[in-house]
Amino acid sequence: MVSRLERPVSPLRRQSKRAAATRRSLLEAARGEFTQTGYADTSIADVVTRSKGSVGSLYHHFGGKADLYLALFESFNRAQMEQATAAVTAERGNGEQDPMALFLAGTKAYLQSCWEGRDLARLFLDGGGPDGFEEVVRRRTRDWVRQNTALLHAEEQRNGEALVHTLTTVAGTAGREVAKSPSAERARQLSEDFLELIARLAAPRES
Amino acid sequence: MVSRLERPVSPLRRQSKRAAATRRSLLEAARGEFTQTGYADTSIADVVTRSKGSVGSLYHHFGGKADLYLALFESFNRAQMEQATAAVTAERGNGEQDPMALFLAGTKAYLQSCWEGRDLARLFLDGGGPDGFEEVVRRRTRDWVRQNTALLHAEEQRNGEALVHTLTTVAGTAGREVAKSPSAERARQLSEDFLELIARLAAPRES
DNA sequence: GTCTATAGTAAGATAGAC
DNA sequence: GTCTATCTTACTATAGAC
Repeated sequence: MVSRLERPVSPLRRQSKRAAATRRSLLEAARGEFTQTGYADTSIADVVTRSKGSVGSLYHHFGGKADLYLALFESFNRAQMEQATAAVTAERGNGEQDPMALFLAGTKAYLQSCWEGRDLARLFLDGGGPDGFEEVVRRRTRDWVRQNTALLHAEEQRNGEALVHTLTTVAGTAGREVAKSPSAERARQLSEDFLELIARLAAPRES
Repeated sequence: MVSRLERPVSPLRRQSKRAAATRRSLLEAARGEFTQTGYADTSIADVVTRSKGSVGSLYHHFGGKADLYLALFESFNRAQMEQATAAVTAERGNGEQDPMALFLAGTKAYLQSCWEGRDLARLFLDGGGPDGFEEVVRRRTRDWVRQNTALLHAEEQRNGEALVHTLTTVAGTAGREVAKSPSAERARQLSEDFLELIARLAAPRES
């Protein structure tokens, strides 16, 4: 993959802009088709038609159907993680020090981003992407959970492994259900419920 | 017309037995191929070859590849549910009355069956079956969880919906991790850890 | 970089003899 | 009920002009 940063700006400016527009157009079309029809039932032709581009163009910019899907995920995922991280940072800036409160703030932001990006969140969390994609999502989410559970010293607990797996899967489920919600109000309600359950999980009995 | 009474039992009997054997052989071969190679990467030809049967035979007994997979799931799932239900019943027969204890007994049995049927459990819980199969598994598990949460009066709680979804997904994850365990000892340990987490979830704070 | 046309491939499903 | 041979279909991916 070519790094966009290394490329000098002026000479190729025009072409580069054109290419970038094509890329964006393809990604948008893919997003539309995938979220609407599902990955399996979307053909390359469908995407190309919607984007008003061409097959060759698609293969010029992406490795193929799966790669296109992955590109969509990468961008979505990055945005989500950034939102969550920002939320934690902000909370800390507010003087919050309780690790659990910080963790929950991050998770809440994550759920919010799931609601805002409903279509993609449903696509990625409902299963049915290319080959081993589910596993990719799980790994990503788990890495993020790990990062956050460090706050809670969860890994040091006797059952740390089970806890991390559990938090990961619950976050995923919560995201999915929130994304499926019929209304913003319902989404908010569900978020709250899930967050409460997560709090129960993450807090060992206070003795 | 030939009276059926005159017909000795044997002719039909034989054929019927033969057919049943074919069926079984196909299912066994499918189990082997699917668990070893995965659903997507297994072709009908692979299954037929392993079973020493024929394509036509397969289509005579099953609707196709997806149907074969589903048949495998049905049988596995039924066995699992029966084991879990039996465990609850047994526990109750022992005089146990605490709903939570009963619920946990059922879940423990479920996890045990995941360990015993490792290969299939991994197949079904890891994703990657036909079309909307993931959803089928989720629904099944959720129905079972619902049945059990009735014991806990979970549905009547304010956040019942979220709780049921959470228990469902955690049960699934626990099953998957147990099935993936490298040793029986590790499986036992994980089961315990997950059961403890589930207990935390299902028990609202005692105030 | 973009496009059209087409090659390539693979696999699921069916027909019809035995 | 079981088998072989074949069909069909649908898609991804490439070649090569512009």
